[in-house]
Amino acid sequence: MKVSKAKVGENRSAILAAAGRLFRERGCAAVSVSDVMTAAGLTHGAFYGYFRSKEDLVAATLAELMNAPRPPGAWSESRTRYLSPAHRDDGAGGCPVAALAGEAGRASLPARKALAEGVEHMIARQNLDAPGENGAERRRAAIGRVSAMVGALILSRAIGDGALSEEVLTATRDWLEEHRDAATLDE
Amino acid sequence: MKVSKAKVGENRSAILAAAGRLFRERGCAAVSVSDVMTAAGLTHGAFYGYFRSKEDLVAATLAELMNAPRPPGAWSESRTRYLSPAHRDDGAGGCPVAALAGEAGRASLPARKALAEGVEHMIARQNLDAPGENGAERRRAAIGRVSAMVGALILSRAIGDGALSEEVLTATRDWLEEHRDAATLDE
DNA sequence: TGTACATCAGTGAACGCGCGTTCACTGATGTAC
DNA sequence: TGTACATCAGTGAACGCGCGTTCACTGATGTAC
Repeated sequence: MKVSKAKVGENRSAILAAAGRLFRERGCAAVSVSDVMTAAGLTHGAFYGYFRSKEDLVAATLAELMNAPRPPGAWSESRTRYLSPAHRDDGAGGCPVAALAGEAGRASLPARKALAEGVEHMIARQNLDAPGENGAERRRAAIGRVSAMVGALILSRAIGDGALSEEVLTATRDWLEEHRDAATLDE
Repeated sequence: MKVSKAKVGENRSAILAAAGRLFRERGCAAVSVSDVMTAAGLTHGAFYGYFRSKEDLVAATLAELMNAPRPPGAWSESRTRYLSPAHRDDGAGGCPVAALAGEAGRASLPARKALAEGVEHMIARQNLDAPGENGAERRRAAIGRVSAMVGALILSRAIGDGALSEEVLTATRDWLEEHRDAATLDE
């Protein structure tokens, strides 16, 4: 049964939104085309009217996630939120870079390009209050921060919910803030 | 055809070694039981004489990898080696924590326990030359370092081989060494 | 030490299953008059 | 504005495939005498 053109647009958005959540929650490889289409309120057969293949959907979903607006409130508060148990436990709605970097190395070139774009966005954001006397130093600090934030989130998720999982988050957050203060005082 | 007890021991080691390389290179989910057994020089049917299930193999392989001796030479050189393009391009022989943390969150409890043990080993090692005036401060710095190292390696692998991939490695390395020097001078 | 036989590690065919993908069909949409 | 029909998004059965796992069988091992 044919549907209206407006509905087609809604369906495409629903597919991408469902894929965005499921891929982040379980990983792209562990989510089937049927899983995504069912979550979007359709049947699997309709999938190939929207995307050429599952690989194509992965790349499109990554691009969509990386261009999505990030929650406001930069700097220290954003890092505290990023390194919180709540973010650790919300894979489906959390940072797509941390959720998908682990398997992106085995993904298609467009998917990797999209993830690289997401990393650049994170670096640009951490650059806003990065310490350093010039642009190169601040960018270096921003990259170090992003590495530590993504690494801590991935490690805390991998470990589970023991004491070490929370310690990785809080220690990394405190360590990052210590460095910010020290650098700020130097100026 | 039955084989000698000595050969059984060798075969078990060969299976774990093959799984250790393949799992790190492609991820546990993307490697089949047949892949592992073929790489170990056996046929897939023999697998269930050694392990109860693939999940069991994953947990045993993680435990084996995390207890394997790490290359010597601690401190600064070890971080430079860790954050090198050579290590980035050697997933099969590289750090098992960075290679498997991404999918460990979806793995069995024993597999996660093994990975947590590997993280503790990394923290203990980074503690050897960590800055700080007391044990708590040094442990915090060690955790921050481990987060940054693991995060940078995962990100550089995810991005591929563009300029950003190398920059993430070198910037994170320089940033970590800057902090070590600053703290050392303070003492 | 030599022989007879029970043990059991390894083989390869087979299973049920879910995957990504295709396709004939359906029926609401939206256009032409 | 109302009717007739071509278009095409969605459905659900079906495909070939590789997965994890099982099992009857094979034949070298290692024990009992």
